Amino acid sequence: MSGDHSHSEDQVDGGSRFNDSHKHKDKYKEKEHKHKDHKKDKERDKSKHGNSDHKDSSDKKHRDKEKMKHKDGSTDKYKDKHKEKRKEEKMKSFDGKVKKEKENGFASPHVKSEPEDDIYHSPKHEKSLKRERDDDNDSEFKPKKIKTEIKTENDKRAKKRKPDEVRNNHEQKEFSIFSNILLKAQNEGTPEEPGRLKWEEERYTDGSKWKFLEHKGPVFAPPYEPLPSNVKFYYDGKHMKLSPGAEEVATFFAKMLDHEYTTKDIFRKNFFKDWRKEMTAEEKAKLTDLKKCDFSEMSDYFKAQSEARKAMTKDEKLKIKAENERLLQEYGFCIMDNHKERIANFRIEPPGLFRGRGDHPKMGMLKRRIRPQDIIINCSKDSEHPKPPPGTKWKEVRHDNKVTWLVSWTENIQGSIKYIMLNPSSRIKGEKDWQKYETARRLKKCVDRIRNQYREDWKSKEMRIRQRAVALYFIDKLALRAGNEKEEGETADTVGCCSLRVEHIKLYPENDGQEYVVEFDFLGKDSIRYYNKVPVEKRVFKNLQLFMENKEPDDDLFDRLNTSVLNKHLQELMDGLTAKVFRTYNASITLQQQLKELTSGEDNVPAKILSYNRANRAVAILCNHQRAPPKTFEKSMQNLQTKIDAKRGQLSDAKRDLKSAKADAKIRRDEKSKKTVETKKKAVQRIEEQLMKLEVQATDREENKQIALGTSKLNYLDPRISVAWCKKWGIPVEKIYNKTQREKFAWAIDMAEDDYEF
DNA sequence: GCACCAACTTAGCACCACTTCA
DNA sequence: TGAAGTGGTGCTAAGTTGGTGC
Repeated sequence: MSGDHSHSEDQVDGGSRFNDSHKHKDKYKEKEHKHKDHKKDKERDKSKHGNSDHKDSSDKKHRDKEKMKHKDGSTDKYKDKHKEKRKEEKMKSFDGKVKKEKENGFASPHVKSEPEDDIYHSPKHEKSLKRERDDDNDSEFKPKKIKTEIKTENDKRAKKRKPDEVRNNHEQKEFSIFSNILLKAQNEGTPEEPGRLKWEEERYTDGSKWKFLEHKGPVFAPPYEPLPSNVKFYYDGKHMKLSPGAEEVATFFAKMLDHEYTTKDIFRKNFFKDWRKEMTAEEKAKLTDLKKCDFSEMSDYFKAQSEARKAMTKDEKLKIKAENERLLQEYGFCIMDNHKERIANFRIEPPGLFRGRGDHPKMGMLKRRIRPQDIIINCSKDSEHPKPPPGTKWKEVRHDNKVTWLVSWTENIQGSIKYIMLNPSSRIKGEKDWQKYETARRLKKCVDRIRNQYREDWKSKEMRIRQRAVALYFIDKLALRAGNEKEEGETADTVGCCSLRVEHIKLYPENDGQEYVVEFDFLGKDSIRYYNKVPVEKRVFKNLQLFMENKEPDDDLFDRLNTSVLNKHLQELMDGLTAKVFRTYNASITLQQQLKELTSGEDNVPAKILSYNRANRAVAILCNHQRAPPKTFEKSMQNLQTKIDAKRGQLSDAKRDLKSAKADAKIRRDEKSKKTVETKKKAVQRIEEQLMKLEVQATDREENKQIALGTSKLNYLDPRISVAWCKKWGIPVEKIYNKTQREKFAWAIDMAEDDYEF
């Protein structure tokens, strides 16, 4: 494949790829189970494929294969542990209860038992901030090492991160230009504090991200407001007054009552388990069955509140807006290296029920309230430190300038760290973004060499090298994600390239008139289904057959490969190269090619924008960026069609009028009738333009039904390509990027000329 | 070599404010 | 003017990457 390889050509089923993706998530699940249930059938299939493929393989090849299998040491070097785990799961599945869970599409969740007397007191105003429960006791995740000596830990952290890559002169110079542009853009947008405006154009070479950082800390979720006494909860048909703690958690469930989540067994089970932890002993004894709980009055109350909010007077709404603006001004900005920067998420996530995506084993668990004593503040020593709410303390205040975050805390569901960071429009984020695209541009220069290399590696004597080469081919050709290994039972069962299992692909020596077709069917990030049928090169096909030999459906396809091995290899091929860079590179290069192909100079502005959206769409399809069709989709399409029909009627009327005006003018031959003809002509033109706009809108909307353009636009497409395209064709950049996007890509808007090449 | 973890990017969904239209 | 529709935005889950320590 060369730089201009076309993905769309390779996608046999490209056109209909997304039509059924969402509604078929469940079907997919069913299918997965069928795979397991019909293992024997699959085995037969496999041997069938195997037979046909072995027709042309000699005994020598078989001997080579055997040799290859053992050359790199013992088998299943990398993935033994995970494989074993899956096997264990399989064994467990014979146990009735677990088996039932699996049938429901959930892997056996890893649930740790908790002390029953661990009661969570729901907070009430200031008092609420003092909880009896110890953090470390209520978490579901494994306890992490407790850091005691701040200074030592800071030193360690500083050591941990390598200084940013040293640039060559050209890059340093370009970076300087970049900084100036970003400064200019930011200074136009935000007024600087007098005396604070002091920009350093040079980047820190010691790995520091900043020298000065000052902020006001986070905004906490508002305290829980107990329900009014007329809003009642019923158990088994009888009214029951809940304790504040139990009531708060109950409201989380009530607020989600209309959502599909609350119908899912695992969600209900997790919720009920965590809810019970918040109950008093008396409540715990009484409330034993979620099915008997009636949250409907609570649910109605919240719906009424929501309606009331909508029905507020203009003044009331303005008041709220002003208060939000005040909070934004106070907490939404920081000073980083004496420059005022917007903070992305200055509000702490409120408590609620965890909404994992796909078949997440932890969905429904209680996300606990974050308090000041959970919060780590990061700022510079010489700054004015943020103050915790009265009567509280921060967990820690640290001064680590090797990181970019301002605030962090550990969440209780997965035990992962959450951060408050800067807005994408900030210098620090913009610079990182720019670097990302520069790395992708460097890949462009050496991608042919890398492709030749992995093609050579398909013939390697070593299994691990062949696997690496085939995986890389998929990452490059199909823009698959790297695919880290995941802990089973902790998250939804999703995969990427390196973690693909045998059950995720099917091989067809011949399919729909094409040779060597691979069918992919798996759940990727966010449990979005990836379905694609792709013809591949013969060697890839043969290798896949080899990788699948003697394996169970739930065995790893690439058992000698993981992301770490792959990225190490990529690093050797190009400095800074990782699997992710291929996605950025292929997305950006595809946009550039598609724009060249689709844009016609003769088109008017709406037609050109349609071309842009189509190019954007090609990338979104490549990256498998899907969305659920909007709930109002069918209706809004219908409305649009009605408008189009009406406009068509209007057009034929106008044309008829024009015709008769022309005939009239022919007879009369006076100035007045000539003018009438001109007016009618203009009317026809105007209506034609309006009709065209509507038709373009309808096409665009229809094509976008299940495809999300925003993700690729924001994360994968070098904005300079879009800016250059706008400049070249005289399209206002506002037509392509909204305000937020223009702020994020301010650097590109100023930097790119109409001749920019990715 | 591997598990673990921190730090960051990428991702889709839900809601709300703004716009459009009858 | 109010209802309907939609794009923008915030939210937060879910990835990737790379360093550390055993």
